[in-house]
Amino acid sequence: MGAGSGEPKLPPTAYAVLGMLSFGREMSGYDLQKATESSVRFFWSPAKSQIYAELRRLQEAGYATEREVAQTDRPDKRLYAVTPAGRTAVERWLAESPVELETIRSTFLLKVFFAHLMAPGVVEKQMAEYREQMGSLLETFLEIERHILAADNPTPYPYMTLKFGIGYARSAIDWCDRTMKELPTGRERGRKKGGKR
Amino acid sequence: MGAGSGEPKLPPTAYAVLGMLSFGREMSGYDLQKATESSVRFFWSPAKSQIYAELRRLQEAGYATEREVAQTDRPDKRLYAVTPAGRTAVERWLAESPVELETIRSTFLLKVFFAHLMAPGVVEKQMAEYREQMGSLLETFLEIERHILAADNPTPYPYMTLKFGIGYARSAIDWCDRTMKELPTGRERGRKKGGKR
DNA sequence: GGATCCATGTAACGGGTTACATGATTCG
DNA sequence: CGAATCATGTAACCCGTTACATGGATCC
Repeated sequence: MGAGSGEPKLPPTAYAVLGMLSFGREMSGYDLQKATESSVRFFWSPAKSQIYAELRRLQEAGYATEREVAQTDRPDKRLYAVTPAGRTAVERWLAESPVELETIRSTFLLKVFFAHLMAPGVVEKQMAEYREQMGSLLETFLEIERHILAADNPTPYPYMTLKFGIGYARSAIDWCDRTMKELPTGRERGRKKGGKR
Repeated sequence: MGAGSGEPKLPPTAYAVLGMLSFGREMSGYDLQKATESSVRFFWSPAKSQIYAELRRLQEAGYATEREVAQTDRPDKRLYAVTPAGRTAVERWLAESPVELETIRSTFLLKVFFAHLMAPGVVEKQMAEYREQMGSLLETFLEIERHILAADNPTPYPYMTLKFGIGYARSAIDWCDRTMKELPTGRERGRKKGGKR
């Protein structure tokens, strides 16, 4: 039954899945994929294949039950639910895993860092694109916020993470706007500083 | 000589290393480790073993030259330098790789999302810890900024990424402060809303 | 009736992590 | 004179990604 070797050490994604199951609904891999995409995706975003892998492991560890459901007009599916042991495991992880600042992993910032190797105008263009993407991310967040505020059950903790996202997007957009002003435009490139024609 | 099969597709870390070499200095794996730790670490942070692996690959691809240097009082080392082909490769990557918003990958936010499963007081404690860590990160950033502003050669693009980091840290700290006010403290837990003692 | 989307998964690869290994130098 | 740190790297593992596979329902 998978027990017997102490608590297995699991990757964060396993706890993300377990946490999702801990809201009480029985869910399939597909459900979990959708659920993460529409909620924690901004700060945690496993591939679906990873979700399936974690589900299998959680079941083997005794942290989740698996139940096969036959369907006629669709592929059969497996529904998972958290067990008491699984519940304990998430709680332990939540309580005991250390708080630490992880790296942002932004290839965009990496590119800005090396932007002296770019042809004139390219950083500007890419930053504009980045700004736009951040803009629609912010829109999405604000839309979700409206739904949350309109709903009866506020789910405060998820809402907190949303507000983090809103703050993040706003600060990134501010940064873009301020930075783009500083960037030398094509015309001014190569002029000596202070030489106002 | 590693050429001949078109441009190989390389992971971002390869370009991070190549970009570092493109500042012109000959560097060892150790040097690169130190250099990334003290600059791009906030948004890109390869393990040193990964750096060594990428260096080998860059050399095989003809993007970097390798030169073994014997040392008496220390282990021998290999110094790498970017080749013209390597220079072209970074430039292509910088120009052509798409701009996209990657996920933040924050286990801390993941934990906040599931905080309803935590015992009373635990989120508060962890958020305080997070805030503190963000605080010292901001300190570090501001310290670096002072150095940059005092220096003669401003390296504008790296400075821009630093300012992104400063904005990020500030917004995260703001979020902590605002959120911690909203969090029910131990005493108030379980009270009906609106009951002002 | 062809294309796209919904819904379910599996398989293989590799980037990146953790752990290991070594020896000089400096510090208490 | 033992411990910690500097400085160099190697080896193995596994998480997570990309690509593949299947078939009904729905849209144009």
